[in-house]
Amino acid sequence: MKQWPELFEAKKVEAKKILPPLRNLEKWPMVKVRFAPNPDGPLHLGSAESIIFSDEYAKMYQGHFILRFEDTSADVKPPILQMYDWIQEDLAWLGVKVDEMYIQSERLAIYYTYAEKLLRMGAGYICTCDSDEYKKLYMAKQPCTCRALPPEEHLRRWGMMLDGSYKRGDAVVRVKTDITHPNPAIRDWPALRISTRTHPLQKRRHRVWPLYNFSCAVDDHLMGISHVIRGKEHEVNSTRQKYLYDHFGWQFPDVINVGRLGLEAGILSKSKIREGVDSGVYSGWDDPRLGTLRALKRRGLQPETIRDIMIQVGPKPINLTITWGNIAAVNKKLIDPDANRYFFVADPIELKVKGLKGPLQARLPLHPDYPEKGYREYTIEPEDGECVFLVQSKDLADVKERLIRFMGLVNIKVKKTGKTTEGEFDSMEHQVAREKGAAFIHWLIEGNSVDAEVVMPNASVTKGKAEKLVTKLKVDDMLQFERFGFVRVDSLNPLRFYYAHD
RNA sequence: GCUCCCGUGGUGUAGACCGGACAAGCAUACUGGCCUUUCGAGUCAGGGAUCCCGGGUUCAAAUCCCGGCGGGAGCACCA
Repeated sequence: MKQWPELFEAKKVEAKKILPPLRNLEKWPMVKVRFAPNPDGPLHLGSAESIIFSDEYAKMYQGHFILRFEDTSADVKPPILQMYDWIQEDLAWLGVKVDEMYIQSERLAIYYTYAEKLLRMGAGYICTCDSDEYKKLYMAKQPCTCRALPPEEHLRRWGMMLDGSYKRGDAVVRVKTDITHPNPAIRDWPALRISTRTHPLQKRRHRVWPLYNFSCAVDDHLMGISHVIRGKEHEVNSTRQKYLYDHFGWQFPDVINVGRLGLEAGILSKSKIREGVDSGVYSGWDDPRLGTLRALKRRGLQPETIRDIMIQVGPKPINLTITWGNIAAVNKKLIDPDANRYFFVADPIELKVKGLKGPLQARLPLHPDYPEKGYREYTIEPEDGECVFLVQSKDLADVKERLIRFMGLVNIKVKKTGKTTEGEFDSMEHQVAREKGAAFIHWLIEGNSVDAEVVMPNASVTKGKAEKLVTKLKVDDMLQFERFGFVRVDSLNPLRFYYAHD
């Protein structure tokens, strides 16, 4: 190693991955990216993908990250008031710097202006056909009769949409595209429609609402978005929006499609989560079974872990499934140096040990890799050579006559198991235990332990006893319960932890 | 049905656009050694892949072409 320091270095550095550079930078005054969620649920791991890429690029080019709430469909995806705040909290937790923020439902006047312009130009029209009838026509590549009507007529109809003459479903603004386009979804797509459901922010102030492709395209242009990073499922939307850009003569942003990110059998579907939360199947949006950022945070996942994983994956147009194992591995590396070690005895049983001599000293490092962090020290004073210990019932399940070692303390032979469990002093040295292949188990005594519970990934609760010392920790601290797993302090009173991973 | 994407060890993937040092990289899982105290951590080592199938191009194919099979996504008056 001394002779070849450079080899050693090379291995250490391990190539920190960075994102590929953006294209077409010269076409834009500055890099502007946006994240545009519907506030109908909190952020989840799937949303994190485009968020992290956008944020990384904004920082890389000293650009702007724009947060834009797309809350224009109260009928189908009703926004939840609380989510406007939660999403901002989630972004802050991820370490994202938001430079500009907009709420689409506050911008209807802008969309109206462009809708009128579109109609006046003859690039759009108001269709009053029955939607089923219309579908038959466009599937057959046939225009409907509304399409050929003069702009004056459409402006008249526009007024009727706004003043309430048309009812919901009676009329819709369409953008002229190519009625013979091979993909039916592209043909004269709808841009604005009538919606009368009360909006949580706007109440009943508006009755004509833009659809996604219209408001998104107008806003991307107005806000000067240079690069759009979005899920592959939006591919056809890019094609649709290009028609609108062409009508108005706007420059279309660079689109980077990223594949859908799945979490191993994890729950990332917003509608499913919402259903489960509403029905009480889940304890809330941060139920440990969910893939929401809030749930991951509660389980002790570090925001840096999410960022690292996304950068490793890179902005690629392929769908991929992240496994929990992978997430846990990255997180573990991150938290391990700071996670002190403690004992937690799950499902404890009493083990009476006989034949103990004198006071016993236990000196357990808070972190075996960093002795300078200090020790947990305990003195055990047997009465008449006897002392009762608390151990995990699971650890004694298959030991019968075998030797076990109480970590950092003593080796004992288990004599009786079952209703009353007893053991006998065997030896002191851990080498003896190692040689004889004894199980090393952790232990507690009544005097130095407190009741604690750990919420597991499947939302079940493991009850047990923990070292009293853990009551000195703070909420959000990460620690390792030896031979149990890494956990996060969720609450001190009652004493509760969330299980992160092994 | 139409459009698009993907098919590499148990699992998740890299490499494929620009064929050749790729008898295939990484992570995880697994197995074993080590660890003056975690056999659920850490550390080191190891086993494990005819690169979905068939054909073609080529001196040379995981990589290019054709066909097949398998999986996924999109196709709303949702975002």
